Amino acid sequence: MSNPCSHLRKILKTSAAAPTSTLLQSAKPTSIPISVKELVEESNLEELAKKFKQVASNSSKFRNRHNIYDFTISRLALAKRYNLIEDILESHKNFDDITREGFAIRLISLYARAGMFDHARKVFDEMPELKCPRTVKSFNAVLKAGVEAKRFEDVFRLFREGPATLSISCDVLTYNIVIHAFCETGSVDEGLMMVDEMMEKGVNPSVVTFNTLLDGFYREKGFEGGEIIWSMMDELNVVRNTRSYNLKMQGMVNEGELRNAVALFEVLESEGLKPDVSTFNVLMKGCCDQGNVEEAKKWYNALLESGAMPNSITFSTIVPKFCDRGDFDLAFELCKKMFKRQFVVDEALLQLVVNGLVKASLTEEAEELVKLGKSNSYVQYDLVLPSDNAEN
DNA sequence: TTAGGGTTAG
Repeated sequence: MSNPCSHLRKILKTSAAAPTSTLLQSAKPTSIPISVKELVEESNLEELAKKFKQVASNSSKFRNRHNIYDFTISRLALAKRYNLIEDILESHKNFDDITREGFAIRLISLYARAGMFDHARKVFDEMPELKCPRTVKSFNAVLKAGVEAKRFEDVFRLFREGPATLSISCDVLTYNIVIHAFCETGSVDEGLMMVDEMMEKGVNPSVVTFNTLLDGFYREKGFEGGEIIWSMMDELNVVRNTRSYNLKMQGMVNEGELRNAVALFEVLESEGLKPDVSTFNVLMKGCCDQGNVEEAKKWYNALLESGAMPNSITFSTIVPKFCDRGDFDLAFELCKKMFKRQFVVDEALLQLVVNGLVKASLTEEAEELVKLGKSNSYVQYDLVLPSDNAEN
């Protein structure tokens, strides 16, 4: 899942560095200018929505800034304040921007991010009356919204009925989204059948098509099942990317074949592909599953050396092992990286690190984590510093 | 990356 708050630092940095980014220049002499920083730091969500609408209505430049929209809508969705999301996004139908399909797609995607499929669908349905051209792009956006909301029946119905009714031709993205929906529902064979259908219609499957199927087949049909898709990629001359390799390595690790996964890692590199954070996550998970934490640490170091940034999967894989072994300094460094990137992680795991740091007499580090947890503007972690009494 | 805006992960 994409992390909506990874943009936060950038948002704040930008607004701090550029005071001229004040977005609401006093339209009325009494109104107070509002900056992006102010929106990010507003803790009252009602106030946030009110200010957000105000800025949006006064600045078309603001309306084109994705990161603050992603951040705010995710934040309101996390707090389940769907009425405020509706309030903000519905107001956007009044701007001239709505005649651009890209803008409507943006609204659909934001509703999707909040899990509000019916609202996303309504934007799509209203596009003609909003004088907004509707093409396969917005059709794909609404299908994707359905997948995100797990409204699979709606997705399949829309896919079957939409193109004829709306005079839309499906493209490779449409098929990829629908194949993803089949895989999500466990119907991987039906997903594979879509490849025939798309080719009959003259749409070439892409590496994304096959990666989606690789994931579904390795998961639903075991390693041998996934291999059917892997071979098809050769037959159809689809060039594999790092993600294809990661999925196969995951398939191997799932079968307990870590050695094969390591061998495939070497093939990946020999093919000139660059391993990414997921590549290392798979290998670390394989090592941890086998109880070989030393080896997992080697892959963790390889990840850092590669220049890739650890993510929340890295964190949940390796931090429990660091804690088991008393490697609290390593755990501490990884926690800090999570805060820096604004990844949402398991609070209990963070607390485990805090406790461990205190026991290892790394009190300053423990205090730093507690402080970081409380000052986080997106998710606050209620971390507790174990008291000295508890130690004695 | 200060505009664009639609696809695949544990």
